[in-house]
Amino acid sequence: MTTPNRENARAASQPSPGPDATLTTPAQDPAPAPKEPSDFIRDIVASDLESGVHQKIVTRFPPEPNGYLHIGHAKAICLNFGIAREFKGICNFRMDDTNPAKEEIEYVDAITRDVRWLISGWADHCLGLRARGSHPIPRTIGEQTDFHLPSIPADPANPVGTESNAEPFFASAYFEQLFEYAERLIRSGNAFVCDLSLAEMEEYRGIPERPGKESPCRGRSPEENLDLFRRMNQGEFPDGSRTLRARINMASPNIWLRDPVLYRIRAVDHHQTGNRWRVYPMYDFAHCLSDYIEGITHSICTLEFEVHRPLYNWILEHLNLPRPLPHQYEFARLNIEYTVMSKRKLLELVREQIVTGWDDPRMPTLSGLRRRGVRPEAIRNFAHTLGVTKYNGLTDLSLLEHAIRDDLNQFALRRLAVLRPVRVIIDNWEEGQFEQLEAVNNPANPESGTRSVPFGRELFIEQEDFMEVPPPKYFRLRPGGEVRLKYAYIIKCERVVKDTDGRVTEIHCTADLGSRTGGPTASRKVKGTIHWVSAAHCIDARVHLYDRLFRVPEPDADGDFRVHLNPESLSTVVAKCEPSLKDAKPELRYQFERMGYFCLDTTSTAEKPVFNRTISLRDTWSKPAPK
RNA sequence: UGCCGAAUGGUGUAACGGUAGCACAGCAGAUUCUGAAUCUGCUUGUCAUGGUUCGAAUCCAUGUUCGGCAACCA
Repeated sequence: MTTPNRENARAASQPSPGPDATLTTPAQDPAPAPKEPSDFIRDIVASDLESGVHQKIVTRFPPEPNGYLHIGHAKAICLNFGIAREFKGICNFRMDDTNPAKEEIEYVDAITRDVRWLISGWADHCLGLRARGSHPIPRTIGEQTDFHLPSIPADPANPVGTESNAEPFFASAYFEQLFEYAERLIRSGNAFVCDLSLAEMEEYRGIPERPGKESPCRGRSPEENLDLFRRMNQGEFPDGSRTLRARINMASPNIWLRDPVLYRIRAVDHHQTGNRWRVYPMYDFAHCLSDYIEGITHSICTLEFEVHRPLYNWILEHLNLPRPLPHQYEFARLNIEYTVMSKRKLLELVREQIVTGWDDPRMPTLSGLRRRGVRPEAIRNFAHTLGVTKYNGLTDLSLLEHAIRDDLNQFALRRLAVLRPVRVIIDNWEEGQFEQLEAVNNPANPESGTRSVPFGRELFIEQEDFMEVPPPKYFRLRPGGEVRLKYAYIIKCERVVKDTDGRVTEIHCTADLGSRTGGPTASRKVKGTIHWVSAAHCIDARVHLYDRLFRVPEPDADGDFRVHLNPESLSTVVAKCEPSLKDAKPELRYQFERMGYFCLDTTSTAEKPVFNRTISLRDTWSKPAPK
């Protein structure tokens, strides 16, 4: 039924197909990754390769440009690009832009940015792009014209695809071919123009338990259908007045086979095709054929499309297509606790200004996670631990958090910063005398070196690191107690000064002057070590502390998800930071010791630094009185 | 109550007729100039009932529960 060899001949004649283009079975990786994932989809791909059903795997990631990509999309990206990577194939990046009423060019750009960011340094070489402005190449096979648009070879000079000669695929680039395929369906009596209104259509469709009713237009001749369809596209009929429908089976138990709509009239311009079209194809019609045109072998989507698969196949099978047909496989979408994962709801959060934008660091969007300081590696590792199944569950937030911490811990530069400062005065330290102390940048990675931090008589420490009446097993500073200042001295609290409200304003201490690293009493055991900054040297920085956006694990389980918003999802403090932080770089990550991982926010300036807390450190010390 | 699909510890998953394992979370301990990281140990699971088999998470039957499908959205 399929003719894969035709594909071979064509591909082999392409100019410089790149090093991977030897169309034999994929070469064994000389250094196989420690543990490549395995799942039911990869098993199918592997067996298709082994049996020779396919010589080269082509997957695709086809977002609709009607919103920003989120962590759920990341799962799909990692799956599709991961398969391409592991099996030496290609993953086409395609805009599924068949509904101009909901789609915008802003989203096209944002999605492109996010995909490139996520796969950068990992699957750039598998990114399938089209030659800029290219359209399917018509070719006569047998008695009819076939349409095919292969991806262009990756540019080694610019592995992410050169701006000048490559761009994403667009379903809208196939509108011409899709229209012709629709006409073929009409000519073969498999599609008809229907005059039913929206309400009538709903009534005729019936309910799942009962068969539907056939449209009175179902018997129109191909000639009349063809004429009407063309006039639909010429703007002769108002929006929504007619549709093109597949002629399948109104009694099917599968709703999607009850003469589904293939085309609808929309008198709106499209962000890619302008005013060229007045009819636009529906998802089911456009998607399978876009896959076919691009030569997709494995079309992987989420579970809710499972019931569409018979339609996907029906359309392809009724067009008598000469090349191998793509096949659809479904996996479970990602759900994570304490957030929402639908573009509609995320759009509401943006539109209603509940968040500052799609890239608000509290959003589960890729741009939000990126702005928050999460690296693509962490997201990929997270996706890897998720695996791929057909089970629809709710993933623990801690799985994501662990991936983020695990990634950041390896190379984040350690710094001292006090988020909620209280003043400490070392009474036995001379005023105006300062000292430079050496501090390591990353204990896990000696190559990251050291920097020096200034020490003086007046310091700031964290308010929560001092308690007048501490609970049991509190090993920070207390009246009469000792604590080590990280990289510096052991200090003892002698007395506190309070304001009229009883709040501690100054903690007077004495330092054990021999307890500095290398000093005679340096090895004295003190239970706690806390961070600090020199009051005379520290710089102020605005710091955004983020918490989960919702208070409940499933905010959209029922009713309005807005009632579950966490009013404390963002708090801002002015932190006292060690002076080296004035040279913080946006591409670097920092660990403010004992406080968490931080990065520069996009709004940060040299004069007014702004940090985002990506995530706090794991905290196994259960506080007696949680804030 | 039509059709499609799924059920393995709290969570995400592995085991493909042959010892139910891994990661996260949790708990305990070691270590620690980060209550982090690291290291050690531990708790917790095959939806149910039958059947096939020397042997079942896996195969079969019945049932239960959960998810999806009735846009001119994707």
